[in-house]
Amino acid sequence: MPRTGEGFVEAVLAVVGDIPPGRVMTYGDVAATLGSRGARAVGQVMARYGGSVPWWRVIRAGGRPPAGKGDVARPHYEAEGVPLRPVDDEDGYRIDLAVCRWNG
DNA sequence: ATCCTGACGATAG
DNA sequence: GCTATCGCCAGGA
Repeated sequence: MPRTGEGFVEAVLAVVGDIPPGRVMTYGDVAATLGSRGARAVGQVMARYGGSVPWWRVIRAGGRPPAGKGDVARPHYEAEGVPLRPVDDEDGYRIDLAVCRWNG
Protein backbone atom coordinates (compact mmCIF):
# COMPACT_ATOMS: atom_id res chain seq x y z
CA MET A 1 0.00 0.00 0.00
CA PRO A 2 1.41 3.29 -1.04
CA ARG A 3 2.37 5.52 1.86
CA THR A 4 1.54 9.11 0.99
CA GLY A 5 1.78 12.38 2.90
CA GLU A 6 4.19 12.70 5.81
CA GLY A 7 4.20 8.94 6.22
CA PHE A 8 6.06 8.72 2.93
CA VAL A 9 9.03 10.70 4.26
CA GLU A 10 9.16 8.69 7.48
CA ALA A 11 8.93 5.43 5.54
CA VAL A 12 11.81 6.40 3.25
CA LEU A 13 14.02 7.42 6.16
CA ALA A 14 13.13 4.19 7.98
CA VAL A 15 14.05 1.99 5.02
CA VAL A 16 17.32 3.84 4.35
CA GLY A 17 18.20 3.67 8.04
CA ASP A 18 17.58 -0.09 7.94
CA ILE A 19 20.27 -0.62 5.31
CA PRO A 20 23.28 -2.20 7.07
CA PRO A 21 26.84 -1.01 6.41
CA GLY A 22 28.49 -2.47 3.34
CA ARG A 23 25.10 -2.79 1.62
CA VAL A 24 23.19 -0.45 -0.73
CA MET A 25 19.71 -0.08 -2.22
CA THR A 26 18.52 1.65 -5.35
CA TYR A 27 15.91 4.42 -5.30
CA GLY A 28 13.57 2.05 -7.10
CA ASP A 29 14.11 -0.65 -4.46
CA VAL A 30 13.32 1.79 -1.65
CA ALA A 31 10.16 2.91 -3.47
CA ALA A 32 9.19 -0.74 -4.05
CA THR A 33 9.61 -1.45 -0.32
CA LEU A 34 7.16 1.37 0.34
CA GLY A 35 4.75 -0.17 -2.17
CA SER A 36 5.27 2.67 -4.62
CA ARG A 37 7.19 3.17 -7.85
CA GLY A 38 8.19 6.74 -7.21
CA ALA A 39 11.95 6.43 -7.45
CA ARG A 40 12.11 10.16 -8.12
CA ALA A 41 9.94 10.90 -5.11
CA VAL A 42 12.43 8.94 -3.00
CA GLY A 43 15.22 11.09 -4.44
CA GLN A 44 13.29 14.20 -3.44
CA VAL A 45 12.94 12.95 0.13
CA MET A 46 16.68 12.18 0.25
CA ALA A 47 17.53 15.63 -1.06
CA ARG A 48 15.40 17.28 1.62
CA TYR A 49 15.55 14.99 4.66
CA GLY A 50 18.41 12.61 3.80
CA GLY A 51 20.72 14.51 6.15
CA SER A 52 19.69 12.29 9.09
CA VAL A 53 20.21 8.93 7.34
CA PRO A 54 23.05 7.10 5.51
CA TRP A 55 21.99 8.59 2.16
CA TRP A 56 25.13 7.24 0.44
CA ARG A 57 23.66 3.71 0.78
CA VAL A 58 20.91 4.70 -1.65
CA ILE A 59 22.15 4.68 -5.22
CA ARG A 60 20.76 4.59 -8.75
CA ALA A 61 19.67 1.45 -10.56
CA GLY A 62 22.76 1.52 -12.78
CA GLY A 63 25.05 1.16 -9.76
CA ARG A 64 26.02 4.83 -9.94
CA PRO A 65 26.20 7.05 -6.83
CA PRO A 66 23.70 9.90 -6.21
CA ALA A 67 23.89 12.73 -8.77
CA GLY A 68 26.48 15.28 -7.73
CA LYS A 69 27.41 13.38 -4.55
CA GLY A 70 29.80 10.85 -6.10
CA ASP A 71 32.92 12.43 -4.65
CA VAL A 72 31.32 12.82 -1.23
CA ALA A 73 29.93 9.27 -1.13
CA ARG A 74 33.05 7.42 -2.34
CA PRO A 75 34.97 7.55 1.00
CA HIS A 76 31.93 6.08 2.76
CA TYR A 77 31.88 3.06 0.43
CA GLU A 78 35.58 2.44 0.87
CA ALA A 79 35.21 2.77 4.66
CA GLU A 80 32.34 0.25 4.74
CA GLY A 81 33.93 -2.17 2.31
CA VAL A 82 31.42 -1.66 -0.50
CA PRO A 83 32.84 -3.23 -3.69
CA LEU A 84 33.50 -0.50 -6.23
CA ARG A 85 34.43 -0.81 -9.88
CA PRO A 86 36.57 1.81 -11.65
CA VAL A 87 35.05 3.49 -14.72
CA ASP A 88 35.99 6.40 -16.91
CA ASP A 89 33.27 8.97 -16.23
CA GLU A 90 32.53 11.93 -13.96
CA ASP A 91 32.20 9.82 -10.81
CA GLY A 92 35.19 7.66 -11.76
CA TYR A 93 33.70 4.55 -10.19
CA ARG A 94 30.68 2.27 -10.17
CA ILE A 95 29.09 0.21 -7.37
CA ASP A 96 28.82 -3.58 -7.71
CA LEU A 97 25.11 -4.07 -7.05
CA ALA A 98 25.40 -7.81 -7.71
CA VAL A 99 27.34 -8.15 -4.44
CA CYS A 100 26.26 -5.37 -2.07
CA ARG A 101 22.60 -4.97 -3.06
CA TRP A 102 20.41 -5.07 0.05
CA ASN A 103 16.82 -6.21 -0.15
CA GLY A 104 14.91 -4.43 2.60
C1' DA B 1 -7.62 21.21 -10.51
C1' DT B 2 -3.32 22.19 -13.66
C1' DC B 3 1.73 22.86 -14.48
C1' DC B 4 6.54 22.49 -13.16
C1' DT B 5 10.31 20.51 -10.74
C1' DG B 6 13.49 16.71 -9.24
C1' DA B 7 19.93 12.81 -5.33
C1' DC B 8 14.96 8.26 -10.85
C1' DG B 9 13.77 3.83 -14.02
C1' DA B 10 12.97 1.34 -18.14
C1' DT B 11 12.97 0.90 -23.01
C1' DA B 12 14.26 2.00 -27.77
C1' DG B 13 17.75 3.34 -31.07
C1' DG C 1 28.82 0.23 -24.22
C1' DC C 2 26.19 4.98 -25.15
C1' DT C 3 22.40 8.75 -25.63
C1' DA C 4 17.46 10.06 -26.20
C1' DT C 5 12.78 9.79 -24.87
C1' DC C 6 8.99 8.58 -22.16
C1' DG C 7 6.86 7.23 -17.78
C1' DC C 8 6.37 7.34 -12.81
C1' DC C 9 5.56 9.54 -8.03
C1' DA C 10 5.26 13.26 -4.46
C1' DG C 11 5.56 18.35 -3.42
C1' DG C 12 4.96 23.09 -4.30
C1' DA C 13 3.10 27.24 -6.82
